[in-house]
Amino acid sequence: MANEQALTSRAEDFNEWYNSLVLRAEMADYGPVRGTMIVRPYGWALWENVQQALDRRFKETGHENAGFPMLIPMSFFEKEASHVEGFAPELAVVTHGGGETLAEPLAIRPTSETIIGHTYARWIQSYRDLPILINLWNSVIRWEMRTKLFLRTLEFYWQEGHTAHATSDEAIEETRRMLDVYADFAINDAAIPVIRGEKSEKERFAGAQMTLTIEAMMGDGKALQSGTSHYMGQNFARAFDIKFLDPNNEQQHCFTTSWGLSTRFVGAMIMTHGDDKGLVLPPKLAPIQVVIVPIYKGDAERPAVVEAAAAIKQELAAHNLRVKLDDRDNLTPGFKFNEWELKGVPVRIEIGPRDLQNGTVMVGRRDIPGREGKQIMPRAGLAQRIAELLAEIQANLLEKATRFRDEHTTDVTSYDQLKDAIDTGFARGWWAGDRVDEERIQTETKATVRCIPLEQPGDSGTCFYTGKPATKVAIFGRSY
RNA sequence: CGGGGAGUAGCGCAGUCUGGCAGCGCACAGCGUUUGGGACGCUGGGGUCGUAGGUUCAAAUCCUAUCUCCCCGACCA
Repeated sequence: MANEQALTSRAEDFNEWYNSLVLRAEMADYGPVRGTMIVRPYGWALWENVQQALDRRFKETGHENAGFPMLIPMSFFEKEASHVEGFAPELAVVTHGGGETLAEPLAIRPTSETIIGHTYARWIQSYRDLPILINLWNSVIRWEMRTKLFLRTLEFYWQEGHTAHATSDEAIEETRRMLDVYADFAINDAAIPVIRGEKSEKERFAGAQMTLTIEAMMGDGKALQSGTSHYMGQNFARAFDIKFLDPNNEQQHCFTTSWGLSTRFVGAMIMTHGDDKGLVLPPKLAPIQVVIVPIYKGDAERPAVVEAAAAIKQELAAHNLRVKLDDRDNLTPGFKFNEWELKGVPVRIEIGPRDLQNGTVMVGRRDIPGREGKQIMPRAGLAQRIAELLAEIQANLLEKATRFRDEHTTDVTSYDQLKDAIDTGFARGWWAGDRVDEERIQTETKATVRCIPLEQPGDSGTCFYTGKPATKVAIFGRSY
């Protein structure tokens, strides 16, 4: 095997591993403008499966999709003080249209809270109009300094949900519900064991009163915020005058929420499950779940083998499996094995003359790379067995990722312990610090409060940093 | 946006210091032999050397500007 064809190992250089993998697995490519990304068909197919899995859940929880303009009057951003402060530096602005200088510059949406606020104010009069539960599938632009394919690009694709409610309880409930939707999706479909938690004041969304997050650990021990759900209180309702008449005929401001999950999540899947041979995609979301590689010597053997392979493809497809038959004749089987492993296809079926005779196939599983993951299966009842194997792989990925995260999470009772812990993963400890303490820790260690987990021990302890009595445990880590 | 590195065929690179025919490996095309873990032989195609200026008889090579990528820092889904 030529070294040139092997990926840089994760241990050697995780960054280099990620960058070259994204390109070589044909997930994405660079656009001509700094920081922009072209999502290639294979990457987009994965994103489409993410979209479907989420969209189904959004509909089940009563939401509708809509489309809102990408261009937003600049003045909208000045209406909510902390929002403008948060987003002004990273706005892309259109100053010309139709060859003329525009009277008012137009921002390209970095997120749609403002235009949603403007619109909801017009749509809502009565408590009978509430709640409004809308989701947008779109892309947004944020002029980031430092970019990385999928994780942080100037333009990224996502969904943003925007809801308005009559009461704060209802809005908070919605914020939690959608966080749970994300967590359910991440854990059960993407096999990423996320921690549900609340962001500290410092990490909170610009304009939010509460930001909830699903936080995941990547294969290098760093944290990735993989989805967020914000409770805005009445901040945006006041800024945009979103009011309704309550049953007592009194004007009230709405309570709003927003929640989003982006193509960053594709990066999360790559960095959670990927290994030194390439991508390892969770079966439930993999664009191709099963690839069939026919094996034959010469033109004499080929027709029978390919015919059998095609029959297997039909059989699996009939069981709603996403199957690809790799019948390219100019490549050796070994090359194809490596290529489909690079691309993270969960299951590979090899079929050759020997199998034809024996009524069997050779089945390889991506979560156990190389020959160790291979087993012989009978042709009879193959679809059922493959479906079971996919489920087993799905479960195994979650189990492996969970074990990895837990093994790389350290309970700390002192600042020194935290400094050690964050070199390899998360530090978890009692926390009673404030924003200033957090900033100091960040400056000294590059670690931040990833979240205050929603699930807490319940008792109390002593803050590892300030020594004060603490009622909450926080997760610290370096992050993407 | 500051500091560092890089840009030469689709990919990986040599050539740049010391200016003088644009090369190598892989990939690609044709033919033949191959095919159960990255096949081999022969023949062949492919380049405004990131881009734009400048210096020079002559620029991949020297000078200036600019764009993109990577790493480190300040900002973030």
